[in-house]
Amino acid sequence: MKEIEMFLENKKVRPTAMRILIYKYMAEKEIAVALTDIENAFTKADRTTLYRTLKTFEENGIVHQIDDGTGISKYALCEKGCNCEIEQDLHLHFHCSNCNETVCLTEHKIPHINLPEGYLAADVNLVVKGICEKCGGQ
Amino acid sequence: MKEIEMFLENKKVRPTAMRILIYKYMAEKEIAVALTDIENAFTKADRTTLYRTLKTFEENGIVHQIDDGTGISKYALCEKGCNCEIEQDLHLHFHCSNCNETVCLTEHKIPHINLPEGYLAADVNLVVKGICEKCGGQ
DNA sequence: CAATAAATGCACTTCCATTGCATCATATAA
DNA sequence: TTATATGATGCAATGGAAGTGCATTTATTG
Repeated sequence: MKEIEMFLENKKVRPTAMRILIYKYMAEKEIAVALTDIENAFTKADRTTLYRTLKTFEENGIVHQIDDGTGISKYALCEKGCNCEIEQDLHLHFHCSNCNETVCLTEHKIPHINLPEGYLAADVNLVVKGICEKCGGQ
Repeated sequence: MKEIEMFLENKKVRPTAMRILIYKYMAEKEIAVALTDIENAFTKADRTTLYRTLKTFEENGIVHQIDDGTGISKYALCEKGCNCEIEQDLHLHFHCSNCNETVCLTEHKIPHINLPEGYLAADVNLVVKGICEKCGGQ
């Protein structure tokens, strides 16, 4: 608990009770979460607070937003080898069409992409859709 | 005109006036279009018709839907080397953050992605964000 | 403790995707 | 050719998610 508090302070984010809880929640989950997920987990809190907490986390490099193709923004902690500020270090995401869960494959970096002459890359998003390990045996 | 008609028939889509016009519109555009774009181009037609036309086209392999990360679905014709049914032939998309246009880079295939044990890929989506050729000189 | 700034909650808006149902057009069978 | 069925189109409405403005509460600092 104290660690989270210190971690948030390091990231220049005031460690309010709500923020600590949300961080804890996301740390316990192995998968990327949507705003709605957090909303369901913290029914007492207001949607806007949760929304703005995620935005604050994102701005301060605590979480990264994931567009997994479902149309719903997901968020995941920037830990375990995720250096999302550095372009070359972008990892890929996997979305399971069975359980509908999205995971960060942090060890799997996006290969270098060649672009046509004149195109300048700033960001790359790679999402693989399929069946995840958990659902594989079905 | 007749060609489009025959093309649609080949794809098992009834070549109505509206559909021919929409196909023509998309063929003339070099970029991926959103439903709203088509709506603005055909103000006489109803949004729903346009929406369902795109869905019909998609189901019959005439267009493919693109998720370029803007949160708005784009569509582009499946021509010029786009075999979107075949997994290995997926091309990548480029979204320009300046002009906000999305293009298919059909010659640029997505490299093979290694996944962890137990994961099964069915589909891959790769979007590069940055500055396009047209906007590069600014 | 007072003053200031930040965080939270509430209400509301907007935008896009999607669906149900009625109506219209077209193709096919009688 | 007409009746019938099937598909296409139009209208209205819904739902979900993102985002914003403002009031209120909470925390920080002097």
